[in-house]
Order: sequence, then C-alpha cells, then structure tokens
Amino acid sequence: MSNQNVDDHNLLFISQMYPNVYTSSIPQQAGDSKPAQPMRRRRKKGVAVAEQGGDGSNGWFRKRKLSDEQVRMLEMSFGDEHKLESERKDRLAKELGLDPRQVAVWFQNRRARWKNKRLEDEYTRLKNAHENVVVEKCRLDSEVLHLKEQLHDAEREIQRLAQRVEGAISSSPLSSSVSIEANQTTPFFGDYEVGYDGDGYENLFYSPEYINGFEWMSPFI
DNA sequence: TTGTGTTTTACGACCTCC
DNA sequence: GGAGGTCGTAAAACACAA
Repeated sequence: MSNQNVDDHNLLFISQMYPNVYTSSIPQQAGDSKPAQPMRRRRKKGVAVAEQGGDGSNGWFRKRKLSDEQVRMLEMSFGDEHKLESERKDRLAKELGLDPRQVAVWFQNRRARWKNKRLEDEYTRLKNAHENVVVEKCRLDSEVLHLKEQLHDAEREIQRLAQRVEGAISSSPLSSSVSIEANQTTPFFGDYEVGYDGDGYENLFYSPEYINGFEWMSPFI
C-alpha cells in the first residue's frame, strides 16, 4: 500500500470514527463566524478555493465519503420525505455530525438520482409497451394478408362458377328468352358488382338476390 | 499497476416561491 | 431578497479488466 493510500485509509477511518473531525479541523477564515466547510473542491472560478484558504494539497480538503451509517440514516430520512425543510436538515446534520450544507447537497444529489431512476423505469415501461404494439401490428398485418388471400380465392371461385353458368345458359334452349330478359332488366349478375377499394384489391359486393340467382340457376348447372 | 468507466460529493448558475 | 429547488458538471473515490 502506497503512502498516499495509507493516508487515504487513515483519513477515511478517522472520518468514520469521528465524523466531526474534518469540519472542526478546517482552518477558519479570519472573522468568519460560520461553521467550517467540510471539503471544497477547487472550482474554475476560484471562489471555493479562496474559502478553503489553500490549494487543497494538504489533504484536509479532499472529498470525504460519508460513512455507511450516515448514508443509511440519510436514506431513511429520504424515504420519509424527499424534500428537506430547514429544521430537519439541521437536526439530521447534528445527529450525523455533518455540515447542514452536506445534508442539503446529499438530498439534492439523492433527488437527482431518484429522478433519473424514475425516468429510466418509465423509459423501460414505454419501450416494453411499444414492443408489444409492434408485435400486435405484425400479427394484424399477417391476418390481413391471410384474409386478402381468402378473398382472392373466393373471387376466383366466383369467376369460375360464373363462367360455368354462362356456358350453361348459352347452350340451353331457353337461352334466347333468358338473354332478352336479362337485357331488359338487370343482368343475371346485376346485383353482383366488382369495385375498387383503392388498395389494389377488388371488392365484391353482392346482395341476397345473388344467392337466389344461384338457386334459380341450379337446375342448369 | 494502470487505464478507464461509474458513482459520489460538491459547487455554480439559474429559477421559483414566499 | 433570501431560501431552497433543479440542472449541469468538476473532481475525488471506487471498481474492475487487462
């Protein structure tokens, strides 16, 4: 273990055994009546460095990780209420031997983590829902395809039957009178129309007369 | 041991509310 | 205007593979 690591280990150990040791050891600025700040990292704009009264190289200003017990207590408190009113902050700080500012910062960071977790969970939920919708769409697409195939087969069958009916009529002795009747009113398949649904597929529309027509024609088939 | 990615602690800037 | 919130980020602490 290097000297640096020994130093770190000792500092961490001391901080856990005596939570106040760092805050009470940090040099106070002349005339500053506020409690000493625990650790201030160097910032780009220099304000915090001035507060530290040093460049941080002496080790006393290194970041101090909170002990497991401190974190456990903070977590319990956070579980009760995510917001931190002044009174509770001071009480927690006193109980845990921390600077009230540290407690406030811990809650800020904890709220941020909680929010991230919530967003992550929400993202996962929406992603799963989306996947389910995609699967359902695939199933429905496949069903539509299947139904269109069935429709196409039905159209072919109708066409085949119509040709057979036409052949039977033309070879029948009654064919001339039937064709006259057919010309006068509606055609034999007058109630059967082929339309266009705009989707590249033909639609068949037929009314009950179509069925009657078949019954009527059955002796000729 | 060291490089690298992640987590934790802390701060500055800015916003909202009373 | 001050207190306390969020957001973005710096830097220390930590974990871990190579």
